[in-house]
Amino acid sequence: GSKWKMQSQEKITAVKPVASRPFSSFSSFSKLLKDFTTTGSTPITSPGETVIVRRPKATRFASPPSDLTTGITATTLQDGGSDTTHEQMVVDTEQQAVSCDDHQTVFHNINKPIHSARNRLSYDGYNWRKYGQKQVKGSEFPRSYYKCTYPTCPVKRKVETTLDGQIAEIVYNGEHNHPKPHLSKKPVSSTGTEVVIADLYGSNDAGAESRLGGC
DNA sequence: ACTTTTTGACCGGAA
DNA sequence: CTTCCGGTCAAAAAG
Repeated sequence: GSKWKMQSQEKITAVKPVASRPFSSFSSFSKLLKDFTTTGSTPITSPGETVIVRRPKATRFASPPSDLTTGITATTLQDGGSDTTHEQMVVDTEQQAVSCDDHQTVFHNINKPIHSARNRLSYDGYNWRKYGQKQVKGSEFPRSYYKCTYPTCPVKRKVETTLDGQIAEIVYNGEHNHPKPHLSKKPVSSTGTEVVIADLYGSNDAGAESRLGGC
């Protein structure tokens, strides 16, 4: 794990309870179930200590192995579509970038590249790490939160995707202070001669977002 | 052994 | 004050 908590000053959370779970030895749910049937013993033993667990951290049960994989959940889609008359706000098919003054860039209806990288969602040259997912009231689609994995890079982005994987909306926040990482695995290395590329990008500082008269 | 994803709890601002 | 809600944290799981 990394320590991305730099932006937020250490607060006072000197002690995050984060108590380890008493029974953290089972590897999977199925195994536990099997073990339970065979042995039937009760490994759960209360230590008796007065450890207050504020974050119980619900156990992540393994999802159903092979269930509704091809069923596609059927009824989840809206049936009548009569209620919730909020306008669909369908802009043109082309992607629209709306940049506002606050280092935010919003993309609507991004077309997913045909040859998807599969590894990272909507690959744009940077590496992103997902750190959250919520469901906002406005839309029924879940919103995912990503952060740039480059050290000290404050850029984050929010992505809303439909059930089909189509990207409904992307919101970038901040700007990268580092060049795009190279896609290749090991081009680096060579003896001596260190090539510093950062200078080329560091000189702009105020040139990246000065124009964009819109908004 | 490592990095990334998953996911409920936690936080803070707004109502 | 409480409640609501969007954003973030971090343990566990997954790759």
